[in-house]
Amino acid sequence: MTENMDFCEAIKRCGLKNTKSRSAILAILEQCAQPISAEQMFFELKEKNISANLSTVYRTLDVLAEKNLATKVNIAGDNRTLYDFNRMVHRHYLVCLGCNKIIPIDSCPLENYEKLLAKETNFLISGHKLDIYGYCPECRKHS
Amino acid sequence: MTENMDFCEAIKRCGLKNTKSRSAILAILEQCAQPISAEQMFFELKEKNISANLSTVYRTLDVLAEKNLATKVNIAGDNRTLYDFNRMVHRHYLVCLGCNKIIPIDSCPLENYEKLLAKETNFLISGHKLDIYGYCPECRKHS
DNA sequence: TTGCAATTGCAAATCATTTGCAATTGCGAT
DNA sequence: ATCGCAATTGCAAATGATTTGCAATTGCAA
Repeated sequence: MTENMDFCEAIKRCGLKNTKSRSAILAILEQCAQPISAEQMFFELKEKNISANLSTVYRTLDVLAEKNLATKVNIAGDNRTLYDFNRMVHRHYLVCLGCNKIIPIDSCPLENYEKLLAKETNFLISGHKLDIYGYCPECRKHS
Repeated sequence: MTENMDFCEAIKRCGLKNTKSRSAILAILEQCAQPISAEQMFFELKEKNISANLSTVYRTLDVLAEKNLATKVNIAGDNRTLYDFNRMVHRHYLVCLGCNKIIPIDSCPLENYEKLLAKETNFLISGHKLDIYGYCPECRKHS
């Protein structure tokens, strides 16, 4: 509870009530090295003895995403939705096809391209989604 | 049947048996301006009086994707899988958030970036997925 | 034409996610 | 502090997309 103080603040600031599971979920998200699924979150909570119903976990992750405290991530070949703490940086993911590790990438190579495409197509571009797939150094060794 | 001759060929060439629904599905895919879902395909077939069971449609689209005659497409905010005829070009999609139109883009701005990223991360990069979101000219007018 | 593996249809199962509803809880106003 | 009420939760059941088991059918090589 004490270490979740800033998360309570963030939660309240966007008009949500602060509950034990909400601030815990946000704290867990923040500490995760990579995006996690609702079910993984459910087990993380259980381990911390702050367990919440799976529906609640879904509802919480959804509302956090809606309020831009979290982001939804969809990886090809995985039909689940993953959730990531929103660090307010435009972010892409490098996904290892061997061990399924997901590495966030902060740099984005597409800023100029978006402008070009907007001019070409007359679309109002609001964003893009880029994921890069491959094999990480460790997985390359084992094959 | 006659116009599907090339599709029969393509199907057999990859070790699959040619069936009425398979070549019809491949022909429909080829004629579609944009990726479609299994269910949409199911209705397309019904209209052509070549109806196949929905399971068969799923199985067929999957096997076509596996043999690289089709590609799977996942668009953010749509939990379904869409399927696109594989024109053997590296392709991205421009998605209109207003009318959900999906426009394929053949040019790719990422070739150099992939090489750079490979060097930086020591990943073996096998590909990427890029979709761009925005509002098309028509939808811009109405808002 | 025959034989058999590949394909299909059907119904039931599965998996992730959502929803209705009654019980509980956070928190602003008293 | 506590009251009141809307927001949140738990639970069980519904949903929607997709998959699967199995028996019947079909394509195609021999």
